Amino acid sequence: MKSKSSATSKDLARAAGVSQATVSRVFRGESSVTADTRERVLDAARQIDYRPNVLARAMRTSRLGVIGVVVARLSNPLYTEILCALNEVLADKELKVVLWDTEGTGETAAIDSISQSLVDGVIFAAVTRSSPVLEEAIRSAAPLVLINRTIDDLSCDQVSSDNRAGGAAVASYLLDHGRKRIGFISGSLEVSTVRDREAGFLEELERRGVSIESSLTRRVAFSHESGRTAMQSLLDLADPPDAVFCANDLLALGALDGAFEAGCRVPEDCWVVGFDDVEQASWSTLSLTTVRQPVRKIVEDGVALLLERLAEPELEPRRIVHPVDMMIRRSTARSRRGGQKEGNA
Amino acid sequence: MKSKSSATSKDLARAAGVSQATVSRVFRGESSVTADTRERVLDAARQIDYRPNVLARAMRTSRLGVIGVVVARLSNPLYTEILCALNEVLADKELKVVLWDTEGTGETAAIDSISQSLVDGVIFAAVTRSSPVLEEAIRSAAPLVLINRTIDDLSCDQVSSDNRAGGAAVASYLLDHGRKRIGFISGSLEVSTVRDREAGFLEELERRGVSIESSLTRRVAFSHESGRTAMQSLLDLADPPDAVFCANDLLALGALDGAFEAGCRVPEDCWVVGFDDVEQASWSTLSLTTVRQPVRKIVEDGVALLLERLAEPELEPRRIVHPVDMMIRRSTARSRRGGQKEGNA
DNA sequence: TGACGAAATGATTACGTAGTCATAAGAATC
DNA sequence: GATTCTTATGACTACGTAATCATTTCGTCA
Repeated sequence: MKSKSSATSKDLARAAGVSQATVSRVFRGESSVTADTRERVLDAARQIDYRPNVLARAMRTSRLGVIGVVVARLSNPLYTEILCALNEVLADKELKVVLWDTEGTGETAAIDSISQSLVDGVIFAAVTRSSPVLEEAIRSAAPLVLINRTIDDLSCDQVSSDNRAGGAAVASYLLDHGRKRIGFISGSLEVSTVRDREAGFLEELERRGVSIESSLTRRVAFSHESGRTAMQSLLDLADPPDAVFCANDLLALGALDGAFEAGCRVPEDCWVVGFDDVEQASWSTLSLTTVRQPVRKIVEDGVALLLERLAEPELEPRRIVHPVDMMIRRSTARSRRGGQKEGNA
Repeated sequence: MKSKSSATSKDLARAAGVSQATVSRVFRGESSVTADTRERVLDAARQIDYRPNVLARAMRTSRLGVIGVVVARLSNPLYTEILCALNEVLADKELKVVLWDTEGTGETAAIDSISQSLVDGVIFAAVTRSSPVLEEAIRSAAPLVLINRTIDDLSCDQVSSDNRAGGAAVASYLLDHGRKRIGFISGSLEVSTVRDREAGFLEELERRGVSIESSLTRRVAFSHESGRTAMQSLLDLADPPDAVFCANDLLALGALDGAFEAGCRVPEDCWVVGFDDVEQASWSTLSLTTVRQPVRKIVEDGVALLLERLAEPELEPRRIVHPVDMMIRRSTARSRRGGQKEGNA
């Protein structure tokens, strides 16, 4: 049964026999306080259960201890994993996380919240294009970091994987294993990851003298369902593909469903490759060959960059690109029922 | 190129030729302002790009426009879906969402944030037990709502599904279809949903004169991996089960993996039933029979209760229980390759 | 021993808003 | 036309902290 309204720094000052200023100094960890008085203040604080009022502090300092995160729809498990990693990374940093998605007006809401000091900074995991909102935010020195998706001509901290190399790796893997008719299920070109993966994939094919038929290409929205129907439409062709590369795992897992429903066996009749290595891809019932992104590292770097920028706003923008790894699984291996096989390439 | 520090109500007052108090009145939507002056203030506000400072407002009103959510690990897709629904429901209410998980010290952090007025209220989607923290929070009239998991002897708003009836429905479904040796993969009894599902399941079995062998029961942590290994240990038995009920879909999807790796065909050799109807359960490659919870409705009700309580703190605590639906899919149907069958029972 | 400088502390103000109280202007009553 | 009542508005203060400036204390050196 504590007091209804919590104690203020003034109360504590009275209780400890010091001034409010000193109380403030103690709780900001300023050095110019005697060990003796510091002790006295902290003792008294414990007694009357004082804790600094976060809102009042935020009004003075514009730091609320909250970090905003903008993701796409959470139905893409990649964003769940990003969020999960973010929670872990921020756990012992006394930072809270507010969440927006790009469905509504996540970007704008995030920028607004920065200018209102409702969040100390924002991590964008799913920017779509160089929007005016973002550019203005950058100009006003708002602390924000782009992870996963990037924007080339935007001058701010960005962390991503080497999507281009990943796309190229998939292309050579498929060609190395004798795939002839390669299909491609991709997403909106507004999205940088799609552009990069696609560019790397097509470049590598071209380099090796292979071109992809436009009839084997589908450009769809990011969802399990659209991956499913795109796959079915590819399999409906008179001359269907013997391998399909999907721009991410969400689409690829949908494609597995589409193949299954069409009676097409994976990998015997057609190979399927995804990108991201979300958790479900490793489930042995699905066992999807895919390109692994080091999500945890990306998030760690993103947070680190953001915190550095909060401490030092004038830093030069930095870019970090992480290498990726192919995870070979059953969706591209010679059939071996119930078997399990994983490895890097 | 806006001004670096945004305009204050005082600036606006000067610009509009009124007092700061009047500006405040306009932006709080108070009625005692002439249409004329209101117009003048709003016009001037548009000109100098004034917007109320949320932090300063929060310091006076203790309302920051933020709602906290406590979930379990996001690796359980149910919580992803809850979060997703929550985002949609709150989208046009000008409310932000901060996120905690129960891994760290989510509960405590959430309560702290309430007492600091950092959040207006909290929705607990994954309370574990009647913790002292919660009880004290309730006593101090903190606005909070329990959804999904509940606590019987805690006097606060709670929204859940009829987990007991769901468990019973699974039991009679399995018995009705001639299952003889029924296995059971369950979770911690600290969790109300587990307790209720288990109680309903066992009661119905008992009512029909069937008892479950303790050798066919596993109590494990909530993860795909533990579902997988639990399933394998059941299938390793000399006399393995012909059906396994899992306390949630996360475990059940893991069990599918375990069966697959053990060379056990589902449903030919063994049926598998889950609970929650997460999105993956409906993927045709997995096609898991399960009990559907009306997640969207639960979230809607939870938000509604919370908002009502914010407006009217002295309301009597209310409880809402939603009915559930069985979704019959391939994991319990007579084999029919590539087929699809869904329906209610 | 007196003066000087560094370190520690106190007094005071600012942050931007909401809400209280006082006052001015207008309408209504007689 | 004077009085009362209502409505609209302004002046002022509180919220709890951070930060600036002023003051005290104490050790040190000449």
